Amino acid sequence: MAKRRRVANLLALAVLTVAGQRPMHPYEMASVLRARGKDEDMPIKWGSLYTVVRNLEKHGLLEAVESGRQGGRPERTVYRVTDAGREEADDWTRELLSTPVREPSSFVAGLSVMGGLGPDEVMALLRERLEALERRLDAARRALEGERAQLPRLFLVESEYAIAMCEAEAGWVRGLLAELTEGTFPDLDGWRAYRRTGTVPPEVADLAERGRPAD
Amino acid sequence: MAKRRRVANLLALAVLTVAGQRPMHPYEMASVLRARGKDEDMPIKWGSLYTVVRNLEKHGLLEAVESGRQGGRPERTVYRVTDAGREEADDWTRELLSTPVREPSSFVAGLSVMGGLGPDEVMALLRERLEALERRLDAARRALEGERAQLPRLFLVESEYAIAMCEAEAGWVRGLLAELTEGTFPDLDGWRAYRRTGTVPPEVADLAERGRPAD
DNA sequence: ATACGAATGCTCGTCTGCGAGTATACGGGC
DNA sequence: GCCCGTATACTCGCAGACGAGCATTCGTAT
Repeated sequence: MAKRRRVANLLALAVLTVAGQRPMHPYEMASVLRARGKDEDMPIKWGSLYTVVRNLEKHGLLEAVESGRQGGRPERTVYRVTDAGREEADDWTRELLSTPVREPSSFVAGLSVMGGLGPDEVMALLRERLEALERRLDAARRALEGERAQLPRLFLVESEYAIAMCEAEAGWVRGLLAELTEGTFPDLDGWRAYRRTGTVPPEVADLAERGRPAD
Repeated sequence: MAKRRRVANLLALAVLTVAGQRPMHPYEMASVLRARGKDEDMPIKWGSLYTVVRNLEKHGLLEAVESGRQGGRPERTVYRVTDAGREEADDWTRELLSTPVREPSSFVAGLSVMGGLGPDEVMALLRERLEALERRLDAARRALEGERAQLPRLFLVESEYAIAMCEAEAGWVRGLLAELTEGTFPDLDGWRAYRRTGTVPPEVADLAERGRPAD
C-alpha cells in the first residue's frame, strides 16, 4: 500500500498479462488484447501503448528480447516479462480484486447536478437512458449465450458481472422513474420553482454542512 | 454529439454548477463543493481547479467579474457563469443522464485478469472485498438516514443510487463466492493446473476470436 | 501486371492533469 | 505580545495520455 504503482495505466496490467503467456512485440499485444475483448474490460487507449511499454521496460518489468526485422516491415522489438513484472501483475490483480474503490460513474455526476434541470426534463432523459440500457442488456445477454458454448466459464465472468450491474442500474432507474411519474417523489413543485427562479430555500442553503462519514 | 466538450474535466461541470448560484472565486467554489460532498460524486482533483477555471474562462463559459484583494490576502478573482456556460452545463447534464457509457471499473479489470491467480487465492480476495463492501454499505446507509432528516430528497438521490449499486455488487460477489466454495464453478482443477503450468489448453487459445457485438 | 484500399506498425506533439510546494493571515493559548 | 497551528489561496513543473498522422506492405480485383 506504500508506493503507488510505477506504471499506473491499466493498459500496463493488460500488457503484463498478455506478454506473460509468451514474448511479444507491442503490436501483437494490441492484437491479442483486442481479439480477446480486453479493451472492453479496461479503459484502453491504443495511443498509449508504446509509451506504456517503454515505461514498463524502464522500470524493469518488461525486457527486450530480440529486435530485428522480418520481411520489409519496420523493426520490431519483442518483449518478455521479467520476474519483477510477473510479481507486479499478480500484486496488482490482488489489489483490484480485494479492494473496492470509489469510482463515481458519470451517471452519479449527472444525478448530482440534475437539480439544475426540471423534473419533467429529467423524466424524459431517464426514460431515454432506460431504453438504451435495455438495448445494451439485450445485446450483452445474447452475446454471452453465444460465447458460453465456446469458452470456459472463467473467461466469461467479467461479462456476467457487467450484465448484473447493468440490470441493477436499469432496475434502479425504473424505480426512480416510477416515483417521478406517479408524483410520489417529494416536492416536485418546489423543484420546478427552483428551476425557474434559481432560488434555493434558505434552510436548504445550509446543506453546506452535510456530514460525511469517514471511509 | 459532434464536437467533444471544450473542457472535458468533470470538475468543470461542478464549477459551472456551483458558480451558477452566485459569482465566486475559485477557492470558494472548492469550499462549497467540498462542503456539499460533490467531491464524492465526481473524480475531483483540487490540483486541477485553477487550470480548469482558466480553461473555462478561455472558452467563454466563465468570466471574471471583479479582481481585488481584501485584507492582506492574495489577490482573488471572482468569476461569473456566462450564458454559454449555463447552456454548456445543462447540455452536459442532459448527456450524463440520458446516455449510459461503458466505464469499466477496476473490479472488472481485476476479474478479467484473475485467471493468473489460482482459484483459492481468488476466493480469499473476494471474501476480503465482500467484507469491505459490507462495511462501506453499512456506513453509507447510516449516513443516508442521518441526512434524510436534514435535506430534501433531491439531494440524496446520488447516495441512494450509490448504495443500490454497492448492494448489487455485494450480491454478485456473494454469488460467485458461493459457486467457488461449493465447487459448482466449472473446472476448478483446470484453473489450478493453468496457474501452476501457465499452459492453456490449445482449443482455449483460440479464444482469440471471441466475437463481439456492435454497440 | 498494376493500381488501390486495407491492414500493419509505429512516432510525434500537444495538451492537461495533478501532486507537491509556497506564502500569507488569522486565531487562540500561554 | 509572541508563537504556532491551521486555514486560505494559489503556483509550478513534470509526466503522461492519446489523437492524429505517416510510412510500408499485402491482398485482390481488374
